Amino acid sequence: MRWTRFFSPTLKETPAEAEVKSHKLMLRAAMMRKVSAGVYSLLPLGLRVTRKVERIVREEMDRTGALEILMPVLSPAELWKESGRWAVYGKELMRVEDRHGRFFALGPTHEEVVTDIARGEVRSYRQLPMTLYQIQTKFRDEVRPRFGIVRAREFIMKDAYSFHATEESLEETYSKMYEAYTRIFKRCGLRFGAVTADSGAIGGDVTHEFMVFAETGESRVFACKCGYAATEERAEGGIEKRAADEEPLPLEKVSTPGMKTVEEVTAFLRKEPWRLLKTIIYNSDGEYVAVLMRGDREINEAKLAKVLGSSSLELAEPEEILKVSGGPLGFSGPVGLKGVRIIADRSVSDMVNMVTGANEADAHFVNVNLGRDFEPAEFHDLLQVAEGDTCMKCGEMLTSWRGIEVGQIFKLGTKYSTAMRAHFLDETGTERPFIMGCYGIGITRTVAAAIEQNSDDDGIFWPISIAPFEVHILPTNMSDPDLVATADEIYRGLLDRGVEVIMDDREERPGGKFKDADLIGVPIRITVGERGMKDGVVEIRLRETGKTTKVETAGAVDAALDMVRDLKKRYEV
RNA sequence: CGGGGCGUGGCGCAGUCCGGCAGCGCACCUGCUUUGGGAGCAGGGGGUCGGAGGUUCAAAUCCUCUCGCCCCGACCA
Repeated sequence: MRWTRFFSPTLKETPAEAEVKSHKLMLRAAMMRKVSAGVYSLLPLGLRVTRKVERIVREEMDRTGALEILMPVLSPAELWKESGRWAVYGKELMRVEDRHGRFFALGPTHEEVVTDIARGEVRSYRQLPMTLYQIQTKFRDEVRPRFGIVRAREFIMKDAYSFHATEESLEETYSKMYEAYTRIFKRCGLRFGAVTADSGAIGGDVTHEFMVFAETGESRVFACKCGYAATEERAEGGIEKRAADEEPLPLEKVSTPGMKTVEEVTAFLRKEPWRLLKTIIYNSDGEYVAVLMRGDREINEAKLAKVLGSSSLELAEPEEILKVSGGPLGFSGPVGLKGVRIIADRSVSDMVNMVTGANEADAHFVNVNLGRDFEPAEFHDLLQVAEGDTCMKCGEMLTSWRGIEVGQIFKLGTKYSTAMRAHFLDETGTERPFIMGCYGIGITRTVAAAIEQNSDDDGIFWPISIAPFEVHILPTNMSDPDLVATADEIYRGLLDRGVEVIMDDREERPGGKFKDADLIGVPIRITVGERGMKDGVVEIRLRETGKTTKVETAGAVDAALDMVRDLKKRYEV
């Protein structure tokens, strides 16, 4: 490709709207342009990279035996009503109405449609297992799109769905997908981790997220040396026990005028924050729940929502707290609290001589003890894990890192097949719902994640496996006919050998061309310049390391070809 | 949805408080010089100042409404 025949309007300055590295660079390197908030056009450079990622994904999916299909973006409301998600999915589901007043969803994911296919066409256990996948544009009406293509309203995703007769079969495919995902992200040159995660609204139970390490990532992961890794929502950890062996002292009500927060109360009473038992009142789908947590720790609302099975979980308003507990905000406590479900974090069982609110203004209890003074209905793990908590598997300290979620694999079970009556006949002739799995990869997000990891102040340095071009030829002076002829010769030589090459044949000064070359990040650059021409050499430079070698002009094609092969080997699995 | 901010040529911005010729840098076009890390000189094109309404002799600037975009939070397969 000759630059002058290409379309890559690079930007010298960063558009004001971009905040994170990948977003800035995708705009500057002319990979994409914004059409609307969270909606982007891919320009030639961006599309070339996207296609490379897609190709790797296709190869690896095909390797697992999955079959590619293409489902429509438009899916009828009826299917979504059958699964129940027309109501549950909420505003994130883009809905459209046709001229007859019929409603459709713009697919954010395709469990409904694929389950509809299976129930119509698959009758026997002999046809199972079966995995179908597609690479397609998805729509999610995100509350707040951000970070460019990382959280967009329209994006490209690979989604796969597997159907099974038995749990064992699902387990087998799940592992195959785990393997395939690992291969895919390795081949894309990403540094990543697979972590156990919360399943969220898609349903199902066991799930792993594939997270690319990135400081700008939206997700936090807690991990241990022993291999344990889980998302913030899901992570479990052990916390230091406090005062478990103290003798219980007599309950006492004390005056705490205006002291509402943990810090205020404990400082006023000269107690440690962990002595305090926080009582937080939540509104879960219209029902009030009092949640008890040690004063120095936070409640993990994702865990709480899961325990409660809530679809909507909010902190109660001050008026609601007054109604439920009899006391104002900041003075709630479990002692004497009636008519409300009380659930406690499991760490509460170790607490002795606690401080709690007295459910009246300006008063707290001290020396509150479990069993004697109150009894929660149930204990659950509701702890928001923090660095330094201990691993539940090995007891070592947990550390955390941030990441971008690029893929997720779920075991769905029979959630959709039961709701949509998608059945097959087993060996005994009994009708049973399909056992399902589902497996997604954000293709465009993977592109952005690759940039987050493979870029510096000057621009991107692509892993060659997903680079828009493999070699970038840079003639420094287009008005020097000998130099142009040499560059041309190398260009044609590489094309003949099947190398993807771009030549910057613009009448630009060298400085500008070097800047653009660094920006778009083609891994190998060949500089054909007057300096080298005198000695009959050209320079070959690796974008990532800046390592430069001079080679005889005649041997440039072969040298570059060797480097392409070497680089490619790095991303083979 | 709550809070904050911004819409002026393709991009980055000044001008808005205090109404009075729409400007700057980059990019673009033409010519000449220049050619190894974002060149110089000369000439040139391009903006109904997000939109609508209002106040005024006069509105980018003041008022009202509205649309869009960005950031923080809440939310999130």
